[in-house]
Amino acid sequence: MDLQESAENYLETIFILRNRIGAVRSVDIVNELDFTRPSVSVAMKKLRESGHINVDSDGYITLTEIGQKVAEEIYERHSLLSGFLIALGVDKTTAAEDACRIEHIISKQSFEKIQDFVQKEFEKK
Amino acid sequence: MDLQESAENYLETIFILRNRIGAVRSVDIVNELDFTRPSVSVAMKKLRESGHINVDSDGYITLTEIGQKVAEEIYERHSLLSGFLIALGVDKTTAAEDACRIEHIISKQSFEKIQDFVQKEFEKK
DNA sequence: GTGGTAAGTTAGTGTTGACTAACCGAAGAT
DNA sequence: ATCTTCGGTTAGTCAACACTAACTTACCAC
Repeated sequence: MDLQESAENYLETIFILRNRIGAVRSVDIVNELDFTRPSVSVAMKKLRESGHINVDSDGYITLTEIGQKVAEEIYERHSLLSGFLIALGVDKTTAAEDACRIEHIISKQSFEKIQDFVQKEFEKK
Repeated sequence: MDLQESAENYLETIFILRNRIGAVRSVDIVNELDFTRPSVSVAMKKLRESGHINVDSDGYITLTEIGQKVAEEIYERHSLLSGFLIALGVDKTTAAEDACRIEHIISKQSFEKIQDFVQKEFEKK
């Protein structure tokens, strides 16, 4: 069973926030994604129950091993896709937005082919 | 108000089917998309009410001017995106599937930049 | 005309994933 | 000590979009 698109997105956001600000609470995700506290709260409950995150008694969120793996995978896709779009001349904001949507729906195969392509382009230069 | 992703998809399918088989009925869309008759029926009702299609007394579906415009736009995106992916080495089926998802969510800007890129690549050869 | 099949419709259901309203506990400020 | 604010939770709602069940109509065969 594949992970839901929204779940992937939450995990990625937790990953990004941890790298940016260190410790991550629900409210940080609320601010980052512009969702409401209840929405994030419910989502965190599901991620807890599915074993993707741990939440300590102070509300601090950490990724489990599985959660970390998913988050990194999505983040890698995000970086590659937005980098690719930026290289084509798309502005940073739009590239990030588009990458954020595409990263969840693109097939492994297409992702890898884009990866190959980007690598080749870099080597060329 | 932007058109729903599913609506875009239905319009594109009608466009494709008309080019392939001439006249299009609900059941043709059912077969093409592997949805159920009720699902398509309800979707067609909405597209009728929103002025994107006309349905004659025999159940034959045609695109209105607006519907045609949307359908062509999406189809153009689809062609470009799947062509691009295929050029990168993605197999036809996967490329079509991915294009079908990406075409609805990508920004105008990114689409245009990919278009520029593809054009440049063609010129090169 | 009775029966079968094809095509469309209506009504109701389930899932995903957001929302608001309202409540609770902890921590600071006065 | 009370009051506010912050962060989190629960419960209920809503929209999109598919589904099944069941009805209708028309047409074809015999």
